[in-house]
This record gives sequence, C-alpha cells and structure tokens, in this order.
Amino acid sequence: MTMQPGKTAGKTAEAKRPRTRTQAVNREIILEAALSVFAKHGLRGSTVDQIASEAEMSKPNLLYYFRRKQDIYRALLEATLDAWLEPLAAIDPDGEPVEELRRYISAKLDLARRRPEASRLFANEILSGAPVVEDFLKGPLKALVDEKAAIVRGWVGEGRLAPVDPHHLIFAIWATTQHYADFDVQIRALLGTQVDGPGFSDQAAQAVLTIILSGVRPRD
Amino acid sequence: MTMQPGKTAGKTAEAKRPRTRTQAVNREIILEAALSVFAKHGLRGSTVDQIASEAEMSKPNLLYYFRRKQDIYRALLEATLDAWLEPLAAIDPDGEPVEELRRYISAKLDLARRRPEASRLFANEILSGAPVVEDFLKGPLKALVDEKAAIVRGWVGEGRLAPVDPHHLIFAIWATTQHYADFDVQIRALLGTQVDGPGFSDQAAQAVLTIILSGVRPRD
DNA sequence: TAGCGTTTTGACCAATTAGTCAAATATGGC
DNA sequence: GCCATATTTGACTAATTGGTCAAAACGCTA
Repeated sequence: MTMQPGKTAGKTAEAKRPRTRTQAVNREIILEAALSVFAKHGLRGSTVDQIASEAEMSKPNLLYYFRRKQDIYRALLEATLDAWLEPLAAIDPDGEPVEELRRYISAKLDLARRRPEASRLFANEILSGAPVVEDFLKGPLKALVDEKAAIVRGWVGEGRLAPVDPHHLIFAIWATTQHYADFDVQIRALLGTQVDGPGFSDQAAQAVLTIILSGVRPRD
Repeated sequence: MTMQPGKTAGKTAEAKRPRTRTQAVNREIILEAALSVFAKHGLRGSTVDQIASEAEMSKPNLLYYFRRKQDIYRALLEATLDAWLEPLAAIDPDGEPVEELRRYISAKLDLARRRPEASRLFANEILSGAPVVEDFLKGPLKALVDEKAAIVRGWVGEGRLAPVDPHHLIFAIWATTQHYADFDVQIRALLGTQVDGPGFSDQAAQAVLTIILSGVRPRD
C-alpha cells in the first residue's frame, strides 16, 4: 500500500529492502513479536522493551533494525491492509452475486482465523482514531469500497440481490468476520475449549454465511 | 455488576457512595473524561494526566476521588456491562422470536449510537485480553448468554426461526451493532459527512435489521 | 590471519509516568 | 463568624519510557 513515500537505504539496517540474510530474518522476528504486542495494547500501550523481550533481542539491537517504534507499527499495518484489500478487490462484477459475496466472506473469515492478531492490530488502530491509516482509509480504501458498493448496487437494481444498502452490507461483512478475531477472548470465555475444536471454524463460517447470505439472497 | 467485593468508605472520597454533592459531581466529571480517554487508548495507553486534563482538574485532585487509574477504569466497565446486559436479559422466551430479536438488535444499536465510547472502552478491554472483565465474561455473562441461546435454540426447534447456531447469531448481532461504535472512524472515512446526517442511524438500523432478521426468518 | 562492514550490547539520558504528601484553601452547619 | 471537614494544590519521588552512543563482538573474504 505504501502509505508514505518510501525511504531509501540509510547507513543502518533500517532500509526497506533487507540487504543481508540476518536482516531479513531479524526483521521478520521483530515484526512477528511486535504484532503480538501491538495487537494487544495498541501503539501507545506497547513498549519497545516488551517487543524486544518478545523477540528475544536487546532493545538497542531491535532499534538497529527499526529506528522507531512507529516504524514497526507502520510496517505491520501496511502488510495487513495489503492482505485485506486483495479479496475485496477480487469481487467480480460479472460473477454471480451471492457466490461473489460468499467468496469474499470466506476469504475474510480465513484471514481472521489465520492472522487474528493482524485484525486486532487494525482494530486498535481504528479505536485510537486511525492516526496512521486515516489517509489510506479516505483515499485508496474509500475508492475501492465505493467501486464495489456500486457493483452491489447494480446487482440489487437487477433484482439479483435483496434490496440492501451496499455500504452497510460491506460493514456487516467486516463486522461479523473480524469479530471472530477481535473478540476472540470473549468468544473463548463464552464457549470454552470448543473454540479450539476442529469443527469450530467451519461452524462459525457456516453461521456467518447463512445469516448474511440469507439476508441478501432475493426472496421470491 | 460488581465484579469485586465493594469496599466501604475510606477516609478519602474514594467511597463507592458519594457523600457530598461535590463528590457526586466531580466523580461524574472524571468518569466522563476518563471514558473518552480510555475508549481511545485503553487502560495502558491512557495516562492519568490526560484524564485530569480532559476533566479540567489537577492530577492530585483527580486522584483524591479515585485512588488509582484502574479504579476509574473498573467503574466505567461495570457501568457499561450493566447497561449492555439489560436488553439481552429482556429477551422473552414467550415472545414472538423475530420480534424479540428485532427489539434486542434495536436496543443494541441504540446503545452504540448513544454511548459509542462505552463500546470502544469494552472493545479495548477485550483486545487487551480482558484482564479486568474476564471473570465476569466466564461467569454472569456466560450464564445469561447460554440461557438466551437455549431460548433461541428452542425457537429454531419449533421452526419459528431458520436453523442457525444461537451463539453465532448472538455474536453476529454483537458484531454488527457494536461495529458502528467501534469502527466509527473508519465509517466516517468511507462515508464522509453523511454519517452526521439525520437519517443515517435509521439507515444503519434498517440495514442491520434487514440483513440479520432476513437471515433468521424461516423461509417457507 | 588481517581487515572491514555488520551486528550486538552495556551504559546512559531526558522525558514521562503513577502515585504520595503535607500544606493551603474552600465549604457547610452551627 | 467559627470550626471541623472536605477539597485542592505544588512539589516531590521512584519507576518506566523511547531512544542514543561508543565500543565491542562477529563474520566474511582477500
């Protein structure tokens, strides 16, 4: 997504493109550690010491790879938004409406299951007022969402979907799918260990798909 | 809800029951200020100075009313959970299923609209691992949710609702309704000023009700 | 093995943090 | 108006914070 003009290589390892194998490995370790910390406490609530400890690395060493806490945070958000945009962009105006939505919802549920911390990272960013991704939301994301909303509106106009506001439909999809990642702790508290059972993801997917798709499938 | 055994009056103003008018007023001012801060940055990301500044009060003065930052945080969460449980508890097993759900969804949307910061406070608490409300979730909330899930399951069994997992239905309702509070910044970025328009709340309610209720209304 | 760029670290700093405390000031009941 | 109590505050502390820096250790290649 590149929210800011990228910087070229400096004299430390802060360059965007890792120059050595060690850099690639350590940057990845740091990003993974930081994700788990930021996802829980947000940018302000997280400390560099925490991330360094999680990465099993000294603080100055960590800061050798990312000069500032913000830099790690930005990198993580960029990667997350990139991954999230893909399935939305893939919605095909020439496809079968319900099938296109089914595929999008499934992809989003899959992301929530495979990368729940990325979802929580984003949730924290939005809750804190979206200081970092605001421009991205108002620019590229809005453009893409408006484009897909127009497609959905077209489908509704042709009677291939029940009459529903396209934007609110998209919000409902985001809300229900991301909920499984963002509120995972609550879900676990309510459902207990069954959440870790083999069938749980399918059951959740089944329920979400049933509710949303039945809600938009044209009744006749 | 009273998550912890309440303490009786100490020698400072920290008593649960305000003893003077000034106490009642100032505690309320502090709670309101703290809500707006905690909602944005969570417990760890918020500072007492921030809250004091928001409350237009010196820090020692604020700490005269609430000895520790955590105390304000707990008080806010307790009030929020109390308000949230009410409409869920009101679901009537003898009512008409779709109408009962409609009422619950409407009540939850109303809370999201009237007290969005409370929703964001709770979201932050869950994202950070629910350290404060964990016991409440596993105890009273789980009991209530299981009870209501059983009611829904009964309705499904009688063919008065489309076959859907009751717990996941509840999650879908929570997700879609709270989304309007928790992701308000994102929604504003995508929809612009129309969010502040007079009809927006109704439009959102309309969409959520349509999607969820169509998804559970028995098809025949 | 000498040399050089890369990686790692201990020690450090200035700013911010939660919370304390004793003293000063306001307030209400008489 | 007096006084006991409630409220407010400036000054403070100890701990934590993000980040710096110079030096040391490492590792690769000539």
